[in-house]
Amino acid sequence: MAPVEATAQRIRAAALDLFLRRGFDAVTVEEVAAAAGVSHMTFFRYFPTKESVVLTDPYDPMIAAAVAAQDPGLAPLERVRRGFLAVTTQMDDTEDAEARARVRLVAGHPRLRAGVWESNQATADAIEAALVADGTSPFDARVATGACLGAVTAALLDWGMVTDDGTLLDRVRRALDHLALVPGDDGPA
Amino acid sequence: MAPVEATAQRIRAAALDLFLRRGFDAVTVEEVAAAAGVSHMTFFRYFPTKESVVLTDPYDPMIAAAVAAQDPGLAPLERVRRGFLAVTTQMDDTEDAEARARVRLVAGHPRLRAGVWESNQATADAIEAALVADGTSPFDARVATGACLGAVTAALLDWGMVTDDGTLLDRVRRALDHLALVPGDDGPA
DNA sequence: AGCACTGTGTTAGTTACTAACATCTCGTGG
DNA sequence: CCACGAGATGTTAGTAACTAACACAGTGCT
Repeated sequence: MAPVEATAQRIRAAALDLFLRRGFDAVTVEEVAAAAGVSHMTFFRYFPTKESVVLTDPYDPMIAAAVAAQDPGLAPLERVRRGFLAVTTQMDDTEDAEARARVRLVAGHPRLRAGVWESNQATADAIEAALVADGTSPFDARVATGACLGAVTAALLDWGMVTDDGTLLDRVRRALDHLALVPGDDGPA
Repeated sequence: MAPVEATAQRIRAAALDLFLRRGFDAVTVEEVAAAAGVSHMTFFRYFPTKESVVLTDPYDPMIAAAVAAQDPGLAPLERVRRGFLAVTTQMDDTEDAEARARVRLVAGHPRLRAGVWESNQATADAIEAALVADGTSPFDARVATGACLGAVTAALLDWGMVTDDGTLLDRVRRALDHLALVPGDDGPA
């Protein structure tokens, strides 16, 4: 692992640990930095904001690509829906406890919840661009994207708030099924 | 007008004016307070955060009530959709330039955009409660709400980013139409 | 060895936001 | 007419997130 990755990982681990034990607001950036053995300036070099330590997911480009790969003849909403589904299906099943802990942290904090949407923006923009490139109007693209992202994000946050043991992937699939014109039809196998 | 309302209104007007002219980040709370003829403490007594001056809409309770009033026999997504539609239809047509200016301000600023979702949370919670009260599972309620709110919010933000002259209400209707099982069917007239 | 580059620390800000307490205004009862 | 109490506002002093400027150390290349 490159040294820069290692440092980022150390900071992230220290931050999550402290946030989970004492709450997001009760922990200062200074403390996180100290726990990771760096100064607060180093913290901000790796993460632009305190929130961003928690709000980081690497799925944005994958989803946009998957949407672009769907049949352009489908309705925009259906294309986006199947794009999400495609990515979800090929996720590795290591739905580790850490992911859930992170989601739980986010779900329980209004400002972090809002931050999810801020970080979703990049994903949304990419998906919209993919749709528009195939002739969908910007408006329709944004609405279809907003609906799917809204449904999936709601499902994720719900996953972080309840105590049952359903898997993340199952929840996303169930969420997207609500948006299908023909429920249960996920396109060609 | 009660004096407290008058002060809040003065602060809001001063803030919007400054934000629109110089950008949200380039204006300090202190400046807004000065422009409104109060101290920064008074500002924070009326608005909990700098963002909240911009992000205030009074439609939350109306929407939840409208959702609750829809036929419980319908699918959750359809109930939420028609609830939104009902409120939208009875909005007064004074889609003043100020509303659009505000939306434009929000649409152009990542943190404000995120703040929209934070303020949407109250609406979402109320809608979900209305659905759950009629027997919908919490998960389905959250997903349906997230999808509709996602679509409508996307439509609003889009309205704030383009330059054409469509009305706000028309946009919301078009957005919700994307989520209809039978496009164009908005339920009983 | 000398040099650049990269990662990091130090310091000193700015700004959003909070708490504690002082003051002011205004309507009411004496 | 004056005292009083309550609500609205101001002052002051603080905390914490974030930024800019610059100094310093280790590592690789020549």
